[in-house]
Amino acid sequence: MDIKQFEKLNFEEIYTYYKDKNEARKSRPAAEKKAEKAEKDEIEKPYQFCKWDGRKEKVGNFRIEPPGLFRGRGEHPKTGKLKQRVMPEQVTINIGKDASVPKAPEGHKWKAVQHDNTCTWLAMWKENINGNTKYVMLAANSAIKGQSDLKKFEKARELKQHIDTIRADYTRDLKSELMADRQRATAVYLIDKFALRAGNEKDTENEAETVGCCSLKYEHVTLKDTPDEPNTVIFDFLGKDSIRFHQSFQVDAQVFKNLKLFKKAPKSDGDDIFDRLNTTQLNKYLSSYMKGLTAKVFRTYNASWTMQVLLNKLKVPKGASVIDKVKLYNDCNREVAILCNHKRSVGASHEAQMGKIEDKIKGYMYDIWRYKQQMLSLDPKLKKKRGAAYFALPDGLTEEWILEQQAMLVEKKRTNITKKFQKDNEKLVANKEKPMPEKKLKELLKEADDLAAQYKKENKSKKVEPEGKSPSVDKLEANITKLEQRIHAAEVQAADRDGNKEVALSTSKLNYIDPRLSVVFSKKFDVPLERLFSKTLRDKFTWAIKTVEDDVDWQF
DNA sequence: TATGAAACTTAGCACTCTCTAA
DNA sequence: TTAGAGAGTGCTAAGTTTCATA
Repeated sequence: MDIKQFEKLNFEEIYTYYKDKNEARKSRPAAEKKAEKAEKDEIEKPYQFCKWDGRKEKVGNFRIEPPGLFRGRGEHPKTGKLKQRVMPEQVTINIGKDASVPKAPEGHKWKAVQHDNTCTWLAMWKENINGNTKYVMLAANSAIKGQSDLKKFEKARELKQHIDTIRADYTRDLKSELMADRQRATAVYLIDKFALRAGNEKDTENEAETVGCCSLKYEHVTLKDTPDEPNTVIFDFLGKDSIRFHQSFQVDAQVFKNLKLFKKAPKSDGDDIFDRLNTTQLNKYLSSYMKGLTAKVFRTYNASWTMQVLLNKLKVPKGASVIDKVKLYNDCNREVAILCNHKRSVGASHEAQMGKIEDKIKGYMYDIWRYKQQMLSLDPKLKKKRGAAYFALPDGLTEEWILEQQAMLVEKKRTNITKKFQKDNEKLVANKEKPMPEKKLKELLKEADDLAAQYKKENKSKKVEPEGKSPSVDKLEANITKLEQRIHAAEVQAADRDGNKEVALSTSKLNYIDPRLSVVFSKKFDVPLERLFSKTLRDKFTWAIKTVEDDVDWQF
């Protein structure tokens, strides 16, 4: 049957079927899940490692990609196509000459077996969606990946020796008579200043329409020149993974002029800004300064350099806690992530979570206020000693809010008691004992009623009676200090979370910031490295950790 | 000079694990 | 003790760069 209107299809049944199945799987007893995992691990064990130059090395993606529907990112023309199962007959094995070749599954054979030691992959196949080659390679903690990581950062550091010349040259060439040179100079400026990617040509028929520097189109760049915002360029385009790059920058006057020139009629929507430039030409030019210098190196260089500068000018107060120091480090990390435009989607629950923190803070403030009222009950003279302001209702807490809060607390107590009662009863029944009568529940709920009565009394008399066994002003003050610390922590958390909601720190940490900078920070400020790097990252960056052991003052 | 394949790095998201506050 | 959030990891798509070939 031909499907004419996709939106009229009802997938509800399929959806619930799999959702239920998934939930059933999740809610199995822990022991069962554990046993299943152990079994799976046992099966996979032989495939997780290989021998490389005599060393045992971890293999990264040893599982072949399963069949499924291709999603793709953004508006990909091939979304929804069937990604087929890969058969052994499509897989090429790359292995040492003298090594024993792993057996293909029963009744199958490999496409080919080769012994090429000039590349690093162990197995290879071609996927059917885009015809791209997929590889099985070593894990990030392997020696070979570590070496190439080190090489990458050393290459970026090498750029320090040339950057002044390069900048002077492109500043000069911004005015070049030759259009090609002028475009190239402008492009290098953008790559250097705003960390744009190179921007290779793409096949618009078969790929999502995304761009980088060299492939920027007319409509991606808007020029604005007002007294308030002179020489302003607004970039708005989809970059890698169809992530939007939407930023406004004030640029060099000549760059502004050039972009205006490159956008001049008859160019219009869909036309290349840099019609006389492609990534090959650009990289060829860059490599004349330094062997292996390409557009990509600028991103690494600028990210690591920025991090170094930020960390160097960091003011870490004496006696700062580890949490505070990690926050400062993350703030630097965040600036680099913003430079590289590393984003993540804001989770659906973000707003709600922010509200929750706010409520939590208010709750703490209310508790503090109550403790203070109790102090007053114990020692009325305090009001004069500390001033009325100390005991006043804090900003943001209204009488209404308090009533709501009290009602909520009473209700919470009520549900908790009821829940516990039901649970206890279930246990009794399970043990073949007699359950408690409903009357008992009513008795238990009296606690909640008492609380409600207490609030009512307090609200009327505007006085809070001291709680607990032997209350004292000292004890109450200690409680207040604890709560104040909690408020501080929650406020830091809230600010952190909101500033972080659409910035992904992980990509820059994993790929762009020289890990030696983080190790130096950890040593210099006495922050345990595991607070900055997870186990996987520490394994990936062993080479960096070793370097810094010998040179505590290492600089990028 | 253009084109395509090969080889590798970079990227965000979904899922799982782990820790923490209530 | 447990829910729920955050951290961490696995997955694989999507880039860049290099190299071979026409």
